[in-house]
Amino acid sequence: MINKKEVLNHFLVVLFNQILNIEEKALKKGPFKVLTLSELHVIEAIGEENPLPMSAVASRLDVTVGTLTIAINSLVKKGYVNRERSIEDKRVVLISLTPLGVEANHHHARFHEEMIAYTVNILEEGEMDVLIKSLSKITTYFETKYDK
Amino acid sequence: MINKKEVLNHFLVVLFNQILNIEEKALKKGPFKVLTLSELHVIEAIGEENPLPMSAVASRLDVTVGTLTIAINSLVKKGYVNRERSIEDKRVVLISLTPLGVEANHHHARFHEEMIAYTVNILEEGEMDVLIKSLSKITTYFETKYDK
DNA sequence: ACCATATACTTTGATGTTCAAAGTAATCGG
DNA sequence: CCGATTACTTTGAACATCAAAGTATATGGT
Repeated sequence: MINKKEVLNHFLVVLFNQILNIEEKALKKGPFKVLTLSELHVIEAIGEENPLPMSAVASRLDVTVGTLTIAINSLVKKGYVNRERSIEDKRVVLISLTPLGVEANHHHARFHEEMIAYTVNILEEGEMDVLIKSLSKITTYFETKYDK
Repeated sequence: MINKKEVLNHFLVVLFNQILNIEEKALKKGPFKVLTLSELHVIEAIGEENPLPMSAVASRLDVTVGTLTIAINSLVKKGYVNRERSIEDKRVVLISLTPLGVEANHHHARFHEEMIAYTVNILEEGEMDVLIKSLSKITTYFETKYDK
């Protein structure tokens, strides 16, 4: 009993570190190495839908707007992000991806897909379903218990 | 098929962010809030066994020794870590936890245990085993595929 | 219409993390 | 015993992050 818990804990911790590590290394070897990992996550949060206000992106990322401002400064300079004032409300700054930003986002999405595809390959039919169900239960639990 | 992959990806990403978040918040509310999350991970890596050389701890954490030096400076000042020169080889610096450091480590371990215990509670009998097996497969795969 | 207040964002100053490269001290091999 | 290696520390630089102060715009109440 206790042992299973330790084992589960161990694998979660290891998996955690591995994912961060792999993502970092993949980024620094790929065609978008000018980006940092957190800039890539900003790009992901902006997404390819409508332009979003700073505050919306910051909230998706769970960082302060001040922190986001700095990241956006850099991403605009690098050509990955458009920044424009809203016409209806001139206080609002709308953020969207440039074509280059969209490319970077696709590239990153492809990396995630690959990682997941490998994962799916090495699991058996039923295992996949149980894994999804378990992860779903866990995330839901954490959400209600700890989030916000 | 494709949908399952997306779902799995989604839950992994969410779980990932949740864990970091929860850990951070739990730390800043607890009795060891003077510590940063990465300092806590240094403490965890030092462990409660024998004193370890800097290089051993750095390798556990996968950071450079220079980075570790800075963290240890701070942890020594805060009273969580002992730093002593080895007698056999005076180049070597041996790191160990003070009683306070051990306390912090236990506190952190308890937090992990709780998180895992909740997870176990909400899973059914067989799900737990499949989850462990799946995570084990995934981490092993990542290890051989990506880890150097 | 006006002003106080609230909102959306940027700037600033501070802390923390991390690395690579240069520096220091001790050991080891021939 | 000297040159090379090893173990660590220091330094300089980039980045991430926050809280608080600052700027510009909008809104609600009178």
